[in-house]
Amino acid sequence: MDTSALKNVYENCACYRARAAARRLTRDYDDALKPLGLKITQFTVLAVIAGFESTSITSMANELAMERTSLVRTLELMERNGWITMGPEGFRRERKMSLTQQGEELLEQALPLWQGAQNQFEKRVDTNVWQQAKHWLLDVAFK
Amino acid sequence: MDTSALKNVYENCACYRARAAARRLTRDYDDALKPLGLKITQFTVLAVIAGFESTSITSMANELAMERTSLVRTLELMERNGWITMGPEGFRRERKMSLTQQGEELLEQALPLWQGAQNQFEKRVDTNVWQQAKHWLLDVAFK
DNA sequence: GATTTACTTGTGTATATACACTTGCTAGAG
DNA sequence: CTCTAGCAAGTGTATATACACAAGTAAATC
Repeated sequence: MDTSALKNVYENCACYRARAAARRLTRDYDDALKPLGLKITQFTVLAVIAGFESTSITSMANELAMERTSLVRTLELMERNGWITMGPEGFRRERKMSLTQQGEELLEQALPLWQGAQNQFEKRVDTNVWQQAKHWLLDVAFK
Repeated sequence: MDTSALKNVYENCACYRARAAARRLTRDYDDALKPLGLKITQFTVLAVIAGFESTSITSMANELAMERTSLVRTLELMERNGWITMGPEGFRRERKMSLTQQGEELLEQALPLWQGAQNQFEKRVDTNVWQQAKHWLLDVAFK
């Protein structure tokens, strides 16, 4: 087996590196939100529903760079928890999502916890590099 | 609800951005490896077992910035598929992993497919920024 | 008006991730 | 020798992700 090729994988694989970083950050942010029984994935969806007019699951999935069916499972879970309501099927089966009262309160409580995790992160990395990396990650996800 | 705070989440959350990028890359790399019935996660583990002397699951998990128990599940799967063997418990229950003949052949076949996905990726992003981001992602994952 | 096309959502299945908890092994303290 | 501390691995459970497939709805085309 060509060990230099293996080293190349370990040192350069963009997917592995991005996954490793995402795993680490997910643990950190999940930990910060734990007092609320909320995970960062769910928090993100909550924030997007609150901040953007959702027209359909598909458009929200595109907004979040998520696979549509993955988002469906998360929405199911959030509806079960009483945080969101999913409207009836409309034009071409489209469904609109909105927060419940409970969901709004949860989001209010979660925002400072998220900010805490974000501050921790920003303290940990170089500011200039992060500003660059931020745009780069967006390109990688969407372009 | 304060919409500027929500916009802040959407535009700046490091965790969300890293996850979105990782999801996208995972889809790309998984797609490239699909002819072999291999996923990028498994490929990475395969390459690490082949390229580094593994002393234990725990040390390999650290090497990969994975949660130990997550790695356990992947190793189980790979053993079931006949790609690796897990040695008996040794010093303090440590187990050493190694590739089977089938695992080595699979890895050989997978390397060019991985390289294809990696080339596609490198064509898609700015080279200089990627060189910087590469180190940054490593820091984020391990530091 | 039937067919096609394009868009939307839902389901079955499999893998990935990780916390909480349990169990096993080794060495050192008493 | 017993107890304890520390390291290693395994299990139960829940969520996250995504492909393959099925099925509903609306508009365009024939």
